[in-house]
Amino acid sequence: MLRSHTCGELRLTDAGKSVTLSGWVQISRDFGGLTFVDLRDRYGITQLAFNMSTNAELCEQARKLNREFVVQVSGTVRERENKNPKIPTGDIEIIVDSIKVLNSAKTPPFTIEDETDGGDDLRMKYRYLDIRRAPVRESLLLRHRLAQETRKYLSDQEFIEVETPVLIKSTPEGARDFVVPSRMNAGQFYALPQSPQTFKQLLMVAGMDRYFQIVKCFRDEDLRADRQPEFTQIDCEMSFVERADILDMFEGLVRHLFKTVKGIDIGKLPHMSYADAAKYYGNDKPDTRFEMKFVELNDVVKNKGFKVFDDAELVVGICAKGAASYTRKQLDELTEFVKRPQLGATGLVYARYNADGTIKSSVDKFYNEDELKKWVAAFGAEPGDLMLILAGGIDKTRKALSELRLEMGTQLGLRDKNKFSCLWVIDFPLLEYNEEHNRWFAMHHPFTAPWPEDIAKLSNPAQFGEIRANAYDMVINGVEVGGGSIRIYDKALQAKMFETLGFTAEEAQAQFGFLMNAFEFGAPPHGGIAFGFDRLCSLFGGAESIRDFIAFPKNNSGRDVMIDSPSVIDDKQLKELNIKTTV
RNA sequence: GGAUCGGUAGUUCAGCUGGUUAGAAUAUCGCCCUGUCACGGCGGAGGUCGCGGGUUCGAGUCCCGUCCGGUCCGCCA
Repeated sequence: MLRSHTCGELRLTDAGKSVTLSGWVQISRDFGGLTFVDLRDRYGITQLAFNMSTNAELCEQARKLNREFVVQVSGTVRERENKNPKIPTGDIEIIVDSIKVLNSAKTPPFTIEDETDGGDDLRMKYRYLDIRRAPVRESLLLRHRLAQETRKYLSDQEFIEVETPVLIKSTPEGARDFVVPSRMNAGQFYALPQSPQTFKQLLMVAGMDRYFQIVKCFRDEDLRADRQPEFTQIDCEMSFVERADILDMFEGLVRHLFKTVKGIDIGKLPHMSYADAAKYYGNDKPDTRFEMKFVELNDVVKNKGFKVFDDAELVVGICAKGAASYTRKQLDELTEFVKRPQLGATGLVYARYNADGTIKSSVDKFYNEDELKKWVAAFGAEPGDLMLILAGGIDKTRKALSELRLEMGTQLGLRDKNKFSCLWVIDFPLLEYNEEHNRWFAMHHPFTAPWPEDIAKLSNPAQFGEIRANAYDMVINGVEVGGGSIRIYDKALQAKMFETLGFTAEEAQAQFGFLMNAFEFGAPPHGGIAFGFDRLCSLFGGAESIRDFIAFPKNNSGRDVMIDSPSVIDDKQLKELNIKTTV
């Protein structure tokens, strides 16, 4: 070993020891006759001291060390004259006897410090330098701990980690597939899995009973701060279970993770139906760290001569506690916020319930004090509160108000990243209609079981929208961290499902015959869940973006700016693969 | 596919309704400094204002196009 200790472990009790350390030069502080060098590795920072009057030659050597040089030093641990309480090794320093430069370094393009001066683009290009920074290193360490605790919990619960193939088959449902050409099978392509869904079901048919995998999944869709083209799931499946068993098992997992990694007890998770989530939060992944629930006002506000409300399918609002002091300017900004093209609201009606008990609304022309009192009653508002109301079509209005609610939550400081509010959202619709494609799509995926009492509705297209799925999402702080369902395990029902989704029997057989055939050989009742592991990590780490929890992430355009991929390939390679490009 | 914000020194940014030699901080280099840990002091170097076109006596600034990046909508079973 080129070291006897790491740069993070020496303490006052080690004083007097002869040690050898290796690491990177963080910074040096040169006083002419006295020079300090901070030596850094993964474990911490240790100060090296050089004194011109003790060893002039060595001190001159130390003065030539630049940032990020890799050096090995030997010396003696000594109690510091001036201690630094900010770092764990701050009580000691190393009186160096010898320095060996293991490698020199160019000046890095950004500072290797907690608060770097580098922009995202540059940090990604030099990701290996970025990872030297403590915040990124800590994020990757957090990910490691979560992965280890996940394996520990699931393994203790008799789950077996099984690897499934990465080169699989493209299917028409769901996200766009990444495809891989097959050289040995000219003109044919593998697809990378969007998830190991069918394989884990086949493992249940195979009698594995409890399966999990921390596994890469791939979706060729446009990206966001919390979406990467390749991402990691904690993928799980279990046999001989009902929904309650799955919810228990996996809120147990998340409880274990919070307990062991963050020392937090999240308690028992409440359940909320999809219908309630839509009605009270306008969102299938409600942020329940704060209330501010939707209040529907159709009965209260209609037929008073205000055309906007009278013509609206839905009039719905929220009550922002203590926000009556919002200025006209702030209210105008909120109006602009909901009128953004992405939200598309036509306007925002507000009513201030002032501290003195008076009510001032933006529609006083249509609603007198008595009418506004009814609003106050509907909202349960108290003096000092601000009522914000949107009107229009149901879906669009709920969506816009949901965004407004989150914005108000942020502005009022109700979205503390150190507070965690977890819940299950259950009873999703099985199917949703797609106007563009003119057909029904599975909201979760085509293998999701409907509620038994809703199965009959599969025979009547007029009732397709009413069918409830035996599906569930785990939501934490407004983030969908996981989702799953009880699966169909009957061939006839699965065939019926494909038929409902517009597949001919032949198409269904060609695409998913392997699964339906398997169901003929004794498939057990089963169900499962998959957690978005990257999102879980970012949530635990209190970050918005998942990128710092991935060692080598891709940018918004799906590019890796460090290795510069994707890239064009050689004509010879293309020819071998029987591929011609058109660009 | 669409909306929106940005691109100026190695880096992060400022640069007003167009007007003399494009600034700051930090990093970097040199000199000084024996207890710093955001060390300090003095001095220096560092710019094709993303790219192309246009308007103008004059463009970092205005217009058009384009490329790159961020955020969002669509999309993501």
